Amino acid sequence: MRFFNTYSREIEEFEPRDPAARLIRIYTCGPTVYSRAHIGNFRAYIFEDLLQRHLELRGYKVHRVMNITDVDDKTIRGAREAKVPLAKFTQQFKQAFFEDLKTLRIKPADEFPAATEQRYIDRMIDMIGVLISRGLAYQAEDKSVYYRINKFPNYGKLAHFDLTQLQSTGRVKHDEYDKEHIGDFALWKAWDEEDGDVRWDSPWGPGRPGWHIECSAMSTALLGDQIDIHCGGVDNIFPHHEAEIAQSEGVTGKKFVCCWLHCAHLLVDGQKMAKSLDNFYTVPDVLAKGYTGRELRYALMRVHYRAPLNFTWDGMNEARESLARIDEWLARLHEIAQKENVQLSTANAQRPIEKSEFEEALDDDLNISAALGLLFESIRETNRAMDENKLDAATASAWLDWWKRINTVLDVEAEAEIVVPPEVAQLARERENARREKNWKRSDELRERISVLGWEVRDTKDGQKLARRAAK
RNA sequence: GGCGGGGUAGCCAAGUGGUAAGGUCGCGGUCUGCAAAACCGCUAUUCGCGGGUUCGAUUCCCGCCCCCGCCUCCA
Repeated sequence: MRFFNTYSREIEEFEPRDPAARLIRIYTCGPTVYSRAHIGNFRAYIFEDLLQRHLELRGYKVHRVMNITDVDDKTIRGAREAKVPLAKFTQQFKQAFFEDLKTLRIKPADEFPAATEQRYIDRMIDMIGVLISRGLAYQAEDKSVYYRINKFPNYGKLAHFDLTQLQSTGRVKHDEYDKEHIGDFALWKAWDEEDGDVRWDSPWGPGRPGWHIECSAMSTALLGDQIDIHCGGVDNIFPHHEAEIAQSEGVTGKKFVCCWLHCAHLLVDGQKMAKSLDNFYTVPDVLAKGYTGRELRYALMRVHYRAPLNFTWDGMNEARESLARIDEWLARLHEIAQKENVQLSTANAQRPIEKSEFEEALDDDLNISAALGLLFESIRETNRAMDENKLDAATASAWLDWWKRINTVLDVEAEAEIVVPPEVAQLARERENARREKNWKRSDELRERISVLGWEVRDTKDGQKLARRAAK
């Protein structure tokens, strides 16, 4: 298995730290719950889901942690503006986040630690204390505690940044006069009036943790000093992940992460989808357009994680049509598999793959496009065999088993068959009668009425078949 | 300016030192009363541009152009 490690900027052979246990520890940066996450955020989570599921398919056990940032500038501002306590303000977005995960069929992490949990606050304070004692951090005049990046030689190595070249983009206000170096980042932010009652006591006075330290505290608390894989979006490389390395290694003295994986952005009209650009869609926005969670899942998953993905409604339609092709294929296979059929001649060429090309494609830095290509090639091959009546029940079952296996990774199968509404069933019965009388005009009329109700009727040699069709 | 990612058919997108998977869309055909689904066929003499290496490059090297992102709290 090979992954592109951001740290080395190379494709590397992946080896778990603990090969015997076949356990892989993964830390993934989660949402800041100040508003509903947008689908660009979920692209990252779907990439991580794909990663986890593939590792599991390959027989590894995955222990994955995803943090929830429920205290920072934005959440505090949001709570203040809404005039509700911070915890109440963030609760609604936590809940929305979990709903969206479910809609997109993203496997929940094993743990979702929140930054405001006392045990993590305590741990953050402990870590900051160690960093200060080692000269890696200092309290400035503004009472905040900062990381002294010049004392950590590897700082900048992940992002490949030369610290002397750092430029301010003006995006964030600096209290430059208080810091020794413009690149020093806050570990502990001293309380000020804007924070209201959001405050914790610390040896450095009241305040709240900086953003980066929470991930160091949670990852080491839940996964140990060293973890196998750490993921996030490319925008997290600097400064967030750089800071995490400095903090975690500054405390433990051990190499923090073996493999860093970062996914590219979701774009809209060629630009990064972002709250600040106001060009984002949420999961409910997409559902409101008539698409399903699995369609969005597929649309966000089908492009390699390191390539930018432009979100379009054409892309959503393509996802829909591709899934419909899979659905049709599965329905045909099920039908044949259930027949107690006599031996049909199934040529060897149509035998299901013991071959594991699908998994092997994913082994190669999660090459999902190649994997899906293999799936669709298999679909065409088996459809052809079925058209020629050359696929027997045993072979169909074997193909279904194969699908079942790869679908543990994809998880894009349609929801269980939806019951045909009585209204539609009634129209279908009428149409059947009309067809018996060869009353084509009436038959077509009924087909149209059924279509308006969101169902498609097909005439096969075994009679009418009804399939649910999403509106185009 | 520094550091990354990307540039392959209308759109999306794999890939290899030997002449381009797959999806979607469109067109033609088989099937059908007509459709739908499925299948068959067609759709990039060409892989951002210009050089170089090579018998041969989209793939390796050099230079350049374009798009997107990061450069101190954005997945």
